[in-house]
Amino acid sequence: MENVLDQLKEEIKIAFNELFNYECDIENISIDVTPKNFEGFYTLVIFPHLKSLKSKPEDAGDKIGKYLISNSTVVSDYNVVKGFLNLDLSDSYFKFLFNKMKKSKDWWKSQKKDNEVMVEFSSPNTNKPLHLGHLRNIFLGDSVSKIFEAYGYKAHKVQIINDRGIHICKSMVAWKNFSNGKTPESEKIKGDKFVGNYYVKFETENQKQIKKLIEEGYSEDDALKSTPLMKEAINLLQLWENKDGETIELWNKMNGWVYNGFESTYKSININFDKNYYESDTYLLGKKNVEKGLKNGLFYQKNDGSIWVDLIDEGLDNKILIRSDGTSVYMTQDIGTAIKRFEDFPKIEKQIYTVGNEQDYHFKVLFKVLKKLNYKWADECYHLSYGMVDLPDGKMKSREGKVVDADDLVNHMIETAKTRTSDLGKVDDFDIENLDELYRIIALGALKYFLLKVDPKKKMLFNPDESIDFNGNTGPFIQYTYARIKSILRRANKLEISYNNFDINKIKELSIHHKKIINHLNSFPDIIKTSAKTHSPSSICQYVFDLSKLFNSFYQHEKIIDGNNNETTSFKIALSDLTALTIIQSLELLGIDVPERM
RNA sequence: GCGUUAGUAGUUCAACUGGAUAGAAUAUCAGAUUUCGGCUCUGAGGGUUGAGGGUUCGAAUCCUUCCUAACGCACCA
Repeated sequence: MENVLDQLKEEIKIAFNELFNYECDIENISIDVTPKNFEGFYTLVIFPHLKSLKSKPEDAGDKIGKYLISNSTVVSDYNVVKGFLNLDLSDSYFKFLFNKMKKSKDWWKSQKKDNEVMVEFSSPNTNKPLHLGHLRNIFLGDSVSKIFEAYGYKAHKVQIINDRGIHICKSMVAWKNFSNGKTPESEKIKGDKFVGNYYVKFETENQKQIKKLIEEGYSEDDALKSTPLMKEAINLLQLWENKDGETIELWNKMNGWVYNGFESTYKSININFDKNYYESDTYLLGKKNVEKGLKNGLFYQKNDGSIWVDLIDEGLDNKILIRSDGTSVYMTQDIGTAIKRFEDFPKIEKQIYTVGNEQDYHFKVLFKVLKKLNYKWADECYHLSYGMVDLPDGKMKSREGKVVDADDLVNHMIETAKTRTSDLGKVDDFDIENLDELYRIIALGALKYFLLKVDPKKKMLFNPDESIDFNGNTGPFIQYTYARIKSILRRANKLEISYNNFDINKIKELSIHHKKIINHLNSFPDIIKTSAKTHSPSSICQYVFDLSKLFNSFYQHEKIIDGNNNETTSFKIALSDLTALTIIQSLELLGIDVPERM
């Protein structure tokens, strides 16, 4: 009974043979999960075997169904629709599953594997505060690493911080020119917002200077490079690369402000990393490898000194790896970072990059280059590419300032949770501290679920009105189902109804609700597996939502604490308990907490 | 121009990777329960899966030609 699918296939193989004298390989027998709108749990598709069966699909299905009822240990009933044989399974099978799940707390976890994975996510620029797009990225990466943990891997959560380059120099120039020594402390704003403001300041002031130059007769291209501000920024980058003391000091100070700001955002959404990588630490290693590759004839050098890779044979393009002035590009540091990570963690089997789909091409190139450099793990690098988050009134454009700020959004969600919850008046006896925690749990549950339920690779629409909806396919709906079960369990305990030790075999008949819930619970490990293989938390969302709906339907149709206090009562309570545990575990994979009451 | 990805109820998303009558949620309408928590449950309407052609027992899914959209094609990151 441990694996019904295999068992059913074996039994069907025998049925084919005995009824139709048809030898069929077990691999050719396909059994699917029966769709919701049909009766049964598993379905045999008969069409592929028609030629060998030499009879109409309906007749064959009928014969096999009859045969299975009398010969199978798990099939209790069947129905045939066209060429599909739907099988109902026996109570004893579901009782067996129930006992198995009840016995071990970790029944749903995969066996520990010796290998590890690394998941990179978030990876912000140090000149911009986090926004809605980052949130999708962060929740995805965080969830995927948790899913891999449940699947048996050790997962390292890391981020790469783009702490170097012309962008941060622009912020530094603006601060030097326009701040009069102001600091986040003196202005009482978050460090990332503070620095971000100077980046914007640079852009607006620089635009004015460009305009002025064009009026003085510069061409547009020349004007872009010739403004006093831009010249100062370029100069600062050179000073930085030459490790000029004063420049490095300012750079450290401003990055420090930004990191403090990020840290407080991460804290507010319950996110942490095992290790940070900094571009400034890895770009030199990248350069070294590119030069090594050049020496080995893997890359080529143009007359101006720039170094390129030719990927035309692989269906890609020529791509620059090092500029003619010897400075590195984005690709260079990514090469260095990848190598460094496999040095730091020799046991990682694969590396997952959570980065938006506008960089699909970049990662194709990166993996090919690593492969050329003869790193065999290059094949195990995976770009977890996700679609943009669109807003109802058009796209987010950070340059136009049309962004949804992460901190603002979280606060807005918390406010909404507060209004909704206090309207219901069920938690009036909570003290302030618990209330604040409750609002936070609900708000983050709504937000994370909303962003995770869509298949990562697809773009998604963020509708603020719908994201704060707490009905239907939402995080709070699932949290509510959990809280409601806990309420039942509290009552059971108060009434001293024991539900840990009872003999399930004394129950005469399981209802369809019981069977469906047990069957659904049992599929949890499979869902985790596909979720890990497809790098997609959305299947976990679908799973836990369906579980909640199944439970609510059960709850509505059957009274759980029914006054009988017999084996069936205990079983129904225990089934509720098991459902609650599975809801917790599923939501944990999504990074979502649950409240005991709400 | 070239390349990549996508296009599914009014709207937001599914569809176990080629299986049935394409499912949920939401909105709308009709009902149930007001007893363990009404953020619950049951039902109805709503679709030529962007369009055409092909492959086969069978296509939203694979191939092909169009149409539309996003992204990419920098000595930017």
